[in-house]
Amino acid sequence: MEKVKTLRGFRDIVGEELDKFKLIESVSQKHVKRLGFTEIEIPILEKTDLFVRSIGDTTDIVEKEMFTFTDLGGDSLTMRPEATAGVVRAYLQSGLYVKQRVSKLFTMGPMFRHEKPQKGRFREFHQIDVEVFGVSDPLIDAELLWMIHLILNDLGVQSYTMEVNSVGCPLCRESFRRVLVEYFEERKDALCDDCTRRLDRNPLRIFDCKNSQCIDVSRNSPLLFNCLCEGCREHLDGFLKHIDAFGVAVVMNKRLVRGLDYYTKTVFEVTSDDLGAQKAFIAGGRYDNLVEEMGGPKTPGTGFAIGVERLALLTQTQSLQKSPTYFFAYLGERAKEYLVPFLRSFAEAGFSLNYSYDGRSLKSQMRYADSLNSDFVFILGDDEIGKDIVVLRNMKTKAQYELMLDPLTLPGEAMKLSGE
RNA sequence: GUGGCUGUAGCUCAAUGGCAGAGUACCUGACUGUGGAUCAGGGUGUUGCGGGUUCAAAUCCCGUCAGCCACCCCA
Repeated sequence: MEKVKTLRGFRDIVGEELDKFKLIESVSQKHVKRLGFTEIEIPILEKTDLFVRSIGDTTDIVEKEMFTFTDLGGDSLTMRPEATAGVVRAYLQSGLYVKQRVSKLFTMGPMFRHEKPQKGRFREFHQIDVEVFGVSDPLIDAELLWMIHLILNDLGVQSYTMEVNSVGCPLCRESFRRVLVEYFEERKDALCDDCTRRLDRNPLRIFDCKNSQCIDVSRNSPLLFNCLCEGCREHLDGFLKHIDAFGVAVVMNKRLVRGLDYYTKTVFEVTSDDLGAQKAFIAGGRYDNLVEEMGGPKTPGTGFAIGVERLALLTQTQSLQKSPTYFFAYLGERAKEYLVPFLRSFAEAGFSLNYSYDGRSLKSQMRYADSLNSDFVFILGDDEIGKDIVVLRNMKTKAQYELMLDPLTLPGEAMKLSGE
């Protein structure tokens, strides 16, 4: 019989790796909540139309990477490929835009994209998503970067670069697009096949190409940075000024663009060279027209997403200070009778007590206790029972103590000894 | 989606057509009831899966699944 395995790009997350995920989530949660964000959970499954409208129908995500299927009622449904669309939907549906002038929301959970898996890239992956509605001041954009800085610091992540840019508003972007297309049309022969295609669909993305010839061509191309309208220009200046005040180091990358259609003005990307090809592990930006496009009132928005799997690759597991752990080694049936009383008493005291189920030789039980990194081992056999005592061994110092064989008082007695 | 590499013991890997092996981990003993060290012993396996070629396949061929690397794209 063939074993059932996880789907391609899907996996189980277990043990230490899961601990790391939880650490990343709790550290992020701590900082985000401190800065006044409210946690929200939104459905994993939504109507396909939600993502098509928000992400853009010509983006790769929508065109070929969504897990989309028809449900029993005939509706087209999609497993969320990102969180922003759903958060905007929830914001509008719950009427938050009426109740509060500014909404700061965050959510964490799995996202799904039908891509070819690689390191740091899965079909089911996790994001921590942060969104702000109702603030047009670039101060909030800077604040978001500062928050990222705090989270990464707290996690001990050192080697990363924050790149920032502005992609302008639809107005300056459209006029720039014409200038750019004109420039590349004249040099079309030097571009790779992908870029020739991009020229029609999304010329800004030519900046992303890794082909050396294309890099040469785009090196001298006009930049949106120089074509920003007055409003976008002001916003960018303000953003950079506030970044400076927060003391966060960023790099201006005038060629930084984003793959989702909804971004306006501020965009940013946090990258690390330790990640290989998938080097961006946090990215985001402003989307001042999305809420309106989704049928709500004109409301500015800005936010970012953390790729948890990628951040986990950069996070060292920190050795947390643990309370001592105990192990109960028993020899023979009479000693085993004490196992359950020990367990109950130690659980009551909030202590960790491990034991072996098969009660083999003392040597193998000791070995097992050692492999579990137990700090103390109780040893109980007929000899001790006869004397109404139990032996407690300190595994680090090898000191042994004889304690009264009374499960109720033992946690307290053991704690006194472990304090020494 | 495109191109390339890989898949053998829990883990890291060897075996290029001829008895599936090593290191490590694990178990047992030396040590009657005391962990990490040492010594001795133990292989725990559907060679990813399915077919084909062959007297004989981990090895060659086809297919398939999965992983890795790069591209595309993205967190």
